[in-house]
Amino acid sequence: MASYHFNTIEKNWREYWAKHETFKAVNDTSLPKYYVLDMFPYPSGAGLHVGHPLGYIASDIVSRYKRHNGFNVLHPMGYDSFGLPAEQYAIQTGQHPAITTEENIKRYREQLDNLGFSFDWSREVRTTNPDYYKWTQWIFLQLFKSWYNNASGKAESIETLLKEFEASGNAKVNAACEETALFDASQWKGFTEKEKEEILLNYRLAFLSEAMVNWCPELGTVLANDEVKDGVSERGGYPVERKLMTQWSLRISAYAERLLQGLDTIEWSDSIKEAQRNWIGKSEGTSLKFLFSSPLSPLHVRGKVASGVAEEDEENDLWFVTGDKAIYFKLKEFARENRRNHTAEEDIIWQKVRNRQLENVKFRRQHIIDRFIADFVSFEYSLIVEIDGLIHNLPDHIISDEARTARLNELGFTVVRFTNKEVNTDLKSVLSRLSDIIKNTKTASTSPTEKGQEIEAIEVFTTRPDTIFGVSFLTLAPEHALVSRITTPEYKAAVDTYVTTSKNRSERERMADVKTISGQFTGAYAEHPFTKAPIPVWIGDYVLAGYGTGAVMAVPAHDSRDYAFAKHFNLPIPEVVEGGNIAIESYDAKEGKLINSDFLNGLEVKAAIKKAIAKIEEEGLGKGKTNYRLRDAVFGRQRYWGEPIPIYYKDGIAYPIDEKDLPITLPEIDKFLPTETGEPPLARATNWKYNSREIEKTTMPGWAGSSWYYLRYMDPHNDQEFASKTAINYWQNIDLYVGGSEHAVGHLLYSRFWCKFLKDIGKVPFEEPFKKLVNQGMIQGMSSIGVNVAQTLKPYVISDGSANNEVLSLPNIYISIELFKIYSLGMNENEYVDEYYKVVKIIENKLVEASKKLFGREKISLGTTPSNTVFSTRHNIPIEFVENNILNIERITGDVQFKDAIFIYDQEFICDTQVEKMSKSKRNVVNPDDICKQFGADTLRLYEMFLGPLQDAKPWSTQGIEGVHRFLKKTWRLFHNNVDEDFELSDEAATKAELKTLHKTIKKATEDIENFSFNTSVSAFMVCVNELQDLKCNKREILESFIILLSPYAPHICEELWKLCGHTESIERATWPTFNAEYLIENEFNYPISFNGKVRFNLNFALDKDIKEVEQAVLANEQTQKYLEGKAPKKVIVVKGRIVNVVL
RNA sequence: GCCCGGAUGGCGAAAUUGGUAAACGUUGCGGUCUCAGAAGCCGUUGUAGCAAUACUUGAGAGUUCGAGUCUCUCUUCGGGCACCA
Repeated sequence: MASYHFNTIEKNWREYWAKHETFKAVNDTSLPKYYVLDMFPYPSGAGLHVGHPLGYIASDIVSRYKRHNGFNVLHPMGYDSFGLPAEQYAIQTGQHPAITTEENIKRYREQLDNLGFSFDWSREVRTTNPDYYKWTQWIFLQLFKSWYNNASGKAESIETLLKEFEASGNAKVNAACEETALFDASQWKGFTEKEKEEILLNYRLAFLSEAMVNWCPELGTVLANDEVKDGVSERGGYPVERKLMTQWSLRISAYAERLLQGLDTIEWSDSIKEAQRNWIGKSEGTSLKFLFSSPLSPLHVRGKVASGVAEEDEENDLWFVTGDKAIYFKLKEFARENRRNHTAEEDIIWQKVRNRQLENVKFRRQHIIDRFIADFVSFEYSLIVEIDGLIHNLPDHIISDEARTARLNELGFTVVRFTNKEVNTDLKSVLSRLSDIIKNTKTASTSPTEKGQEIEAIEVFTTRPDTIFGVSFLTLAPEHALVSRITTPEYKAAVDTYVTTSKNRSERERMADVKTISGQFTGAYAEHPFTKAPIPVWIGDYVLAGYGTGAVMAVPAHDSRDYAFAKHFNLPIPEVVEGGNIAIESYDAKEGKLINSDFLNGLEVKAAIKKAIAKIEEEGLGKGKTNYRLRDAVFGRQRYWGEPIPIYYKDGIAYPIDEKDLPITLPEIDKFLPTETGEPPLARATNWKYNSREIEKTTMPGWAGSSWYYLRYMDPHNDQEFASKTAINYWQNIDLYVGGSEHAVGHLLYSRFWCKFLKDIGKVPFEEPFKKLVNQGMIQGMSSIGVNVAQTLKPYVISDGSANNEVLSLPNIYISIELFKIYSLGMNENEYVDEYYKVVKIIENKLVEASKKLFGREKISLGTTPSNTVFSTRHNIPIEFVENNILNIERITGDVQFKDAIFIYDQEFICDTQVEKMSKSKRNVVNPDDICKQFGADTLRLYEMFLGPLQDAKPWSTQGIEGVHRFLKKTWRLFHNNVDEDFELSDEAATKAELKTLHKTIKKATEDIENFSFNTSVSAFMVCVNELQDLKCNKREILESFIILLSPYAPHICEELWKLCGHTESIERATWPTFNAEYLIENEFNYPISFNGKVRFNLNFALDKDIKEVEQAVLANEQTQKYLEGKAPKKVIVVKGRIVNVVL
């Protein structure tokens, strides 16, 4: 064996490991366990690029390190193989996603194998495997069969809920659920099966509900919130709109508090924890009711009226609450006015009905009912008579008349309308029709009308109850249920228009113009809970229907959004907290003293919040409350390539498929598209064995399978359970999880949710799946950019020079970056003019040359100099044609895509560079296979670790890879003699210096792995080898230990050297060397001597020398004297083994 | 707008957690070996200066005997959240 032949060595060892199952983890063992997991990849068609292995290498190093330290290590790998790309590909090509997936997996496996990872492949998991997704479906069924009991703080079987309902209804149940009407036990028993199931759906953790969802028309499916970024789908970037649909969802919101609390117990990066906290979005505040001055309904109240304005009907001993206080007096004025300025037709009728002339019925004229002024009204008969003039035929009047009639009907009135014309021409029939109606109407009962729910208050949620005296209006979400009922007739048209427009605005539009302020007054007023002042009620789309109560109390002085709204609509901005300048902007900070705030005056914000909540609770106006931003996760996808949801329907009721019938496997279908009627692709299945029942046609989202895969690795072939209790109890949760931060709120949150649920139902013993999480940074690509100036040069080659003046169409014209700079600068700046013309000459020559080649014309006429504007587009040039920014023209023009392109350059074609995400479309992908071929997997592994801290993003560059390769060659040479390159070690005892070098490295390597500081341990290895080389060390004692340290990073070369050392077993079985501090003990130290903190020179002293003696020796030194300039030092600080500082 | 994380030679980066800034690697330059090249090997490479020496961690201030490291203000670059009341 001569020099280091990495290709052969690596191939041999990979075969050895596979044959001997070196990395197989065993389940039943007395050894301590260590579970290292990588986020399993989605096998895309593009294959792995050099960025992917970064995390795998790190986790592999840790796995190997732990094995050396006596742990039974579980380090598995698998594939997250359901997903959109394979299905999109299937739609385009007709290729079955299963086939595409299989091919991609094969390629992934080859690439992974090339890197020498110590995965236990006997435990491979694929989410698309029916043996696997059987259990994904099983977990879904458990969610369906469970509800979340807030009282016990965990999920429970739906059976416990049924028992409770049967015993005492739902009044005492404290569940995470949809709002459900109260019922008692007897009512429950009286419900039909369908009614019962519908109620249960409100409680189930997997439930069907009608909800606003993110609908992506391009992908033909709904998406979860975390799959939508900036209003477009995360996969593909297609627009997403809001749509009301009936959908399967998972009640993750039930776990909001536990998901939040759990974050404090796990070792994750601050940024990911913060992202999750943000996503969960806990906020503590209070609910608060804004009462309406008078209940809008019931209208008729017998006896005394608690609030509002009432008029007495003496004769019948009735009190009539006839209007809202806020507008009552205004209306009363109008009414008086109307009576004075009555129309002729109104007067004709009045003269016929006054004083009980007609059927002995008492009519009132121009009377206020609710928010309207009725022409004539009889309370006894709940009858309203309206005489409509011509104006009522105008379109907007028709609308408001309808609304008015509807509202009055709702209040129990019969509304009769006559036109002026009818009154004038046929009074007789008008009066007789009126008589008939009266005869056919029963006298109004004196009990309150049943119709319409009582609107007493608008409830808001606020985190700033201290600013209650700064409220100047309320804003409701346009979708708020009360909007239509509180809107006054005169605002109805405007409110309707506003509601419709905001509904039609897509999510994206709403996001795109956050700045635009819009809203509409409803005409309604609520009452301030303390001052009783009327507060106008607005609607505005800055208020979200889905959060809190969908209504806010607007405090413009102390909330920037309310401020903007108030400014825009010119609403008052009362200041209640000192400290800001509300003339310029709102003062949102939770600091300062309360002013203009009655009982809160003078308090600090924090104290004021407490006091305000206390007062609100005391008066029964509201309650301290916690809100979460986290929404339930939409779970159904209208797609083919996912796990079928194990549900069937009978009479419109969803039932779970029997667990023993799982898995529900995917059917074969003809096309991977929705049906003509818009049903999901599964509806195309003609001979699916489940077709006998009406089975659910949507499938699960991509994150379903990945939410629990880590459990399956523990016991991957179990067909009785998703994993045996023994296996789960042994492996427990993951000790180290490595993956990208892009899954911060998706996968990582869902997995935690499922884990907590599985714990609740007694299937796993732990609350958190991933104890420690390390996010590897992205390895970015270095793109080579060519400047395409075809547009600019168009005027140059304008014709072919022939008589016909045929215009030639130009191919892509790329120009070298430096020529481009001169060219574009020179056009506008005189100092570059000479160079500019040189470049123009080069361009002309190139173009002529290219024309000859492309068009076969000897002569072409060149147009005039291009205009001052440089049109250029930047194109990514495939990096395989570029080396050190220099484009290989010969090779690129040999490529079919570029064969006609014109390249303009002087000596060499220099590309511009840009760091961006590595991707196929950017043509900047570096394939690890190529690096392996050139330098070997060990070099690649070591180099990726050496690039920088694991967590940091860094651009890929091959600069430096040779240094790492050189290091491995040096290591190899340590074991071989210089003369004939034969393996040769000495069995002599190691010297002190050699031992010091080794143990320094043991210490560093051990600490660095524990701290995930892989880059620094690589440099420690380099230092070690450099030192050993200087010491000409070839001692077995030293070198054998060293290669154990190195082996997690560069396993192949170390295995080979280990074997050459005479070992018959894999180095993987060797014990990690023990660090012995004795070898590092020094007896003297070269003290840096500093003056006022600046180091000037060094002095050597024994380490056991007394501090005082050191001080004296330093002061006695002649160099010290120079810096002292004859003065006495103020102070001398001696830190043993560190530094001496003389203060002047 | 809010929240996190950065900023150190030509480049990737390191710094025992407050104690000699720039380890390790790369690049460049010089040398050696060689018919020549590759591969090795040796020297050198923060800035200014012939030098002794002085200065230097985005900017400014502060704490300290001593600050890349702690505190405050600002500049700037990443990342996350984004009408969440």
